[in-house]
Amino acid sequence: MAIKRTPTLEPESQEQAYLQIGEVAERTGVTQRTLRFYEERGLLKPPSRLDGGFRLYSEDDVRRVEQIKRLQSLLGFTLAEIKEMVEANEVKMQIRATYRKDAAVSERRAKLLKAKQVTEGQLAVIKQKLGALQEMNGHLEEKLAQYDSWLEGLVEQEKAQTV
Amino acid sequence: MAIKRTPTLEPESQEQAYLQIGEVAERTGVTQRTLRFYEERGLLKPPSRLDGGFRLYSEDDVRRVEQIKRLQSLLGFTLAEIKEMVEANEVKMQIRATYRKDAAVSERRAKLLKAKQVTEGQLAVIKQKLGALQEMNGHLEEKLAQYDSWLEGLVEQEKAQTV
DNA sequence: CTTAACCTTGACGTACGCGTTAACTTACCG
DNA sequence: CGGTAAGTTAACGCGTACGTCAAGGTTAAG
Repeated sequence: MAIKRTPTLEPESQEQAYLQIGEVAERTGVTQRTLRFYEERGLLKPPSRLDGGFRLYSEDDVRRVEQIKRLQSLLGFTLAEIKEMVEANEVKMQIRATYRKDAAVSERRAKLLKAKQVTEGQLAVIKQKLGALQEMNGHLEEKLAQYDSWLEGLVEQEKAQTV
Repeated sequence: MAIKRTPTLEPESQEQAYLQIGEVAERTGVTQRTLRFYEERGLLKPPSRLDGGFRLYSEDDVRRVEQIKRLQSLLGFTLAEIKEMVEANEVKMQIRATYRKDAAVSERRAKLLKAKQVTEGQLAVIKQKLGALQEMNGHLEEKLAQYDSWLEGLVEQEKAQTV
């Protein structure tokens, strides 16, 4: 009986620890199906593959998956919206990589401007949600205070009854 | 040709302006289908009806629908979660109404405790989301600053090129 | 009484975000 | 070399949150 297959490859050179889909699924808490689905939808770039076809993910990919989960479950963004966001992030990376390359300056400026606009849009959405959440927070805390005072009142009544 | 039917009923006594489903849909921005769907799922209490069967909504119902929309689109809650919330709210109203009634004190306390627990759960969720949002807000503002500084850098390069 | 605007209850359709087999290949251990 | 754990694609299924007819009843105006 095979004990367990080695999840990390590259025995001696530890430049990058590549992970297979099962490991990524376990570490991120999503299923393998979800990872393949995200790839289909363009949320994850097609990962490198082992000769046999097995997917090999990087730590960056893991971080990306975690970000996707946060955006989705905590903030309620759709996968389409999240895709736009990660694409904007890609642009940023691209720019950072080719920043010193002597390409057309106007083109790089255009890309930067677009990335900036996308970010501004995201920021606007975030700020809106923040406002709504803070308002709700206030309301709920008021409610809690109400409940507590009512509960105290009931305790008083109970005392009066038993006496 | 009929011009338009009167949307509000009760010609002289203006105690409450009841609205038909079309009016509510228009004012809240949701479809009639959605309103009936919310009723089916228990998010809206079955409204009163006209003799013919037409639904008659109150202003309170309108406010509820708007709250549902906020919770859903801004915060990403599911209808099931929202249902719990509005039910907790119902309990609150109920308690407020029967507060002075000499019913079983222990029963009222149990209800209050349950409502309080639900509210605490909601608060926890809200605070988690608030934290995540604030973090994202910070990151995005950093990004924007980055973009701006990069753009300035590009302007410098452009000057150097043209000179 | 007619008619247009408005409403009713089904009932089927749809987009999203995956879950769940099925049928097969690949990788490692002994 | 064989067995088994892990991976692959393909395809159908499912719950949520409605959209979209279809077929008809109700209401108010003329």
